[in-house]
Amino acid sequence: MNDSSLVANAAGFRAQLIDWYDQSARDLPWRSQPSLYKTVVSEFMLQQTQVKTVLPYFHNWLQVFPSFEALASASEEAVVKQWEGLGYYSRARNLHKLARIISDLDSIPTDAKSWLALPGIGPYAAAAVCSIVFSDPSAVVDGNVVRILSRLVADRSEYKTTTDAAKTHQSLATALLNHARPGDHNQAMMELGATVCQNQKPQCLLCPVQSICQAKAQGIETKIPRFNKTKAVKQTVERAWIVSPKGVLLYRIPQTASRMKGLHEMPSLEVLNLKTPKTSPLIVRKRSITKYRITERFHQISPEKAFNGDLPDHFLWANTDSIASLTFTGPHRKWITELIDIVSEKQQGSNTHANSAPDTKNSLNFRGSSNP
DNA sequence: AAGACGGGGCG
DNA sequence: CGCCCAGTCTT
Repeated sequence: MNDSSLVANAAGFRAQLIDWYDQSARDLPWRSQPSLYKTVVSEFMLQQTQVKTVLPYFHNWLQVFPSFEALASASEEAVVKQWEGLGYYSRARNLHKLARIISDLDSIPTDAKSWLALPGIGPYAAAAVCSIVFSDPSAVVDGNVVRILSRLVADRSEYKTTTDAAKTHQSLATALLNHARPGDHNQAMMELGATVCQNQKPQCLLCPVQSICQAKAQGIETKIPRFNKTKAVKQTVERAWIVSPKGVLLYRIPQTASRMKGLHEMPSLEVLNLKTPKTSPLIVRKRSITKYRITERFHQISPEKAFNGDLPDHFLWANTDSIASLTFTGPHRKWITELIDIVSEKQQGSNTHANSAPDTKNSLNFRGSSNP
């Protein structure tokens, strides 16, 4: 890869970039009155998650956990609950661990190498936090920076993952770093990638370094960087909508599970040991989990079919009160609302024919019947 | 080195 | 419906 001319002109690159950033930086909440805590929280939330998605979560988080100490004092359950819907829940657990470590520390390390040892802190986050908060001269290489650097030098290599590409470009990023303002330089790189040097439709006319971009010169900017694409895997999950006078039947993912431990969802027919009904499902919904494209079909099932005797471990009946306090996987909280509406509408119709089935909404509103 | 890990937004 | 997004941890 020929990056020698870019490195030779590093001073010019830094100046163009930082001038553009001073002019164009978005007004983001973690940038106003910055602190170590706000920076760390934002960096955790922004991993694999877009700014627009993070914004409301960041705001609410600061209200509930305004400091490392407040976060350290909270239970893990409360922390995960506050993270509900953001995904990658290990981020929340690691942020919680980090808060407890930081709170106990006599002096907080200020260099990326030391931060690398902390939970949830990888090469990217260590450089980001330490450069932004402590002016540590560490260059970040995230997906944005990979895209910018790949294009600047017209790197046609095909990469397996962003991590692989990041390793390749780390030395160039380091060579370009602005040591007078490392934090702003790093944020400027990511800002440029997010708002100008975009993946699909790069806004080259707005780019402060368009004149030195080799990919642009060759007209191949949209073809770089190259990643070998992983194909999606399709799955179907059959689930049960079971309502009794005690509420709706939910499943709590065991602590022994590899992912989403302790989170709640509507039980699959598989964990209930039930066969898929011939009748059509109440609703069918789709979601994506990393490479998986999952179709979830919700079947209405009478409570007698679920269990003969006592409720086994990991199952619970939830009414509208307890549902509010539980943490759900993905969109299951939203889907419960949809199912309640659909089933209650059906019963409205059948109730006009003078037969009286138990009403779903009344069952779920039953106070005092709660989970074991 | 490869796989796993969530969810929402967008064209 | 396919692709994208301020990565890290585990195996």
